[in-house]
Amino acid sequence: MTKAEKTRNFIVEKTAPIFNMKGYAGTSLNDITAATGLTKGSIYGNFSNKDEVALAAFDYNFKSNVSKIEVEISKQDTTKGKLLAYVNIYQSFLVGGISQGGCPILNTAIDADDTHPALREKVLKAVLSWKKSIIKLVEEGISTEEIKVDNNPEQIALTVIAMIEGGIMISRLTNKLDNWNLIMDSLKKYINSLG
Amino acid sequence: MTKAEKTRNFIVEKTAPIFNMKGYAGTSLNDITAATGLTKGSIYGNFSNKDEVALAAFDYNFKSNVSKIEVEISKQDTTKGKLLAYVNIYQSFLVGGISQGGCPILNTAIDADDTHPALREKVLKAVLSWKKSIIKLVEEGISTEEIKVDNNPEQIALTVIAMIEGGIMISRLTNKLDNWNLIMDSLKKYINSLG
DNA sequence: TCTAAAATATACCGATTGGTATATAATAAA
DNA sequence: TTTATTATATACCAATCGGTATATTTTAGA
Repeated sequence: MTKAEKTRNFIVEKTAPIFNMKGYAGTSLNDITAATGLTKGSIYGNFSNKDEVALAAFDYNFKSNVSKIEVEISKQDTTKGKLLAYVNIYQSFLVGGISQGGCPILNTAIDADDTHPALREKVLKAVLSWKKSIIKLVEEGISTEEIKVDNNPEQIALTVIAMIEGGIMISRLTNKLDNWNLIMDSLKKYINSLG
Repeated sequence: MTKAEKTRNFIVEKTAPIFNMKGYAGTSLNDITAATGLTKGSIYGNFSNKDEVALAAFDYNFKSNVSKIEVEISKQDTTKGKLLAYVNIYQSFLVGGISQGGCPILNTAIDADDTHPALREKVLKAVLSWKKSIIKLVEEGISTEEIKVDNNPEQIALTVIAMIEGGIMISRLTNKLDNWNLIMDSLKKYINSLG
C-alpha cells in the first residue's frame, strides 16, 4: 500500500461519519480538512473533488456494514435466526455503533434522492443488494421447509427493510431504545409467522 | 390578512417543497429568492433568517399533511378502516402528491437529526403527535371490541409509522410503486390481524 | 389626494464555499 | 547518499454563502 493509498483510506475513514451525519451539502471541505488534520492540497491530491470523497465515504460506510452483517448472519444456522440477526446488527446504529449518525443507507437515500444522482445510484444498488440477500435467505428457508411456500420472498425482504429503516428513523429521533424494541418485537413476530 | 402576512405565506408555500427536497443546508437563499421571485430584502423583511423560513416551511408541510389525513380518516367509520386510510394518504408522497420530495417527517428527521436542534424538535413533536393519534384510534378500537385487548396501542402506532416511512424511503429510492404495494400489503395484513 | 407607514428592491458586506497553481517536503529507487 | 518522483502544504482564486443598511416603491388611512 503506497502512501497515497494509505492517505486515501485515512481520509475516507475520517470523513465517512461526517458525511453520514451532515449529508453531502452539509459537509464542507473545511469539515474534511478538520477531521483529517490534512490540508486541501492533500485532499485534492488524492481525490478529484468533494463528490469523489462523498462516494468513497458511502462505499466505506456500506461495506463496513455488510461485513459486520455477514459475520453475524454466519453465526446463525436457521433462516429465521439469520433474519432476526439483522435486528441486533441494526440496533448498533442507535447506540453509537458502527457508523456514527445512523444507518448510511437511510441517511444517504434521503439526502441524495432528489439532489445527487451519482450518490443516489450507489444507495439504490446497496438497497437492491440488501433485498437480494434477504430474498436468497428466504428462498433457502422455503427449500428446507422452514418457511412456508406461500410466502413472497421479495415482499418479506421489502417489509423487513422497511421496518428496520423506519424503526431507525423513529428511534434515533425520539432517542428511545424502547421504541426500537417495540418495533423490532413486531418484526420478530412477523418473521416467526412466516413458517 | 396584511400584505406582509400574504407575502410570508407565499414565501412558505413556494419554499416548502424546496426545503423538503434539498434539506436545510442544501437550500440556499438564492433558491428561496428564485422560487418566490422576490429579493433578499423582501425575504428578510418577513423572516429574521433562513432558520425561520425552514421552520415555517416544515410547519407548512406537516400541517397540510395533517389536514389531508384528517379528511381521509373521517371518511372511515371503523378503526381498521381509519388505520388503512394512512396507506392511501402516504401513497400520494410517491406519485408527486402533496409535498414534493417525499414525506417531510422522514426527510426532516434525517436531515435535522444530527445538525439542526430546532428543526429536530419540530419533527420530534410531529412524530409524537402522529403516534398519539394512532394510539387514540387503537384505544377506541379496543373499547368497541374491534381490536383485541391484548394489543399494545403504542407498539401498533410505532410499527405502522415505521412501515410507512421505511416504505416511502424504499419506494422513492427504487422508484417502484410495486415495492410500496408489497410493503403496504404487509401492513394491511398486520392491521387486519389486530382484531 | 396627500401623507405617513409599511413593504420591497438595490447594493453592498465579510465569511465561507469548492477548487487550483505552485512551492515545499517526504519518499523510495538507484 | 543522491536524485527523481510522489505527496503534502501554502497561498491564492472566483463564486456563492447568509445577512444588512439604505433607498425606493407600494400600501392604506386621513
